[in-house]
Amino acid sequence: MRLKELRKEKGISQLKLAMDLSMNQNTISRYETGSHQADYETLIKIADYFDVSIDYLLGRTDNPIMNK
Amino acid sequence: MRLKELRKEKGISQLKLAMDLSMNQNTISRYETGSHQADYETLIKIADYFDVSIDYLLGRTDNPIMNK
DNA sequence: TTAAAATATCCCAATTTGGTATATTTGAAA
DNA sequence: TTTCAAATATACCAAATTGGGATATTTTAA
Repeated sequence: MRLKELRKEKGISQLKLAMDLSMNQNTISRYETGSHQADYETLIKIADYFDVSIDYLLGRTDNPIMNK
Repeated sequence: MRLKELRKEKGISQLKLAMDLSMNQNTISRYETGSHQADYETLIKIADYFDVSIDYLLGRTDNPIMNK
């Protein structure tokens, strides 16, 4: 997850992000450290929040040709 | 997950897909019915297999403007 | 119809998750 | 450079989720 990177770009704390997404700060931390994985719903919430694709969020950038 | 749809388009069974991805047929079934969620690694394996974005796979198509 | 193929579900142990609380780290002001 | 508050990470743990084997159910083609 490129979460930490995105969050830093936006210049916000884990706590602010957590509040904006109605989650806990430690949950954000866990996603950033990679110890836990967000479920799909949360994944989409995060992607929406940062206006990025889930592929980008998950670090799947090396895919030049994609059907859909 | 648009898994069932993609699989049907390709005209293969759950069992074949499962074998190709080194998984169990019932696991595929569960993803298709939505009772279980694939972890990120599996998600990427599936997207790679069908050559689609994860956003598409997860049904996130209504996103006209995306940064990344 | 019936038999095989395909798909879904039951049971259940193991893994994963997220909350609370707390520890650790970071950074900025004094 | 210390100090203190903000920021981040983690330990503990109960609850939820996961996936495997086995089996039930549904679909399909002959």
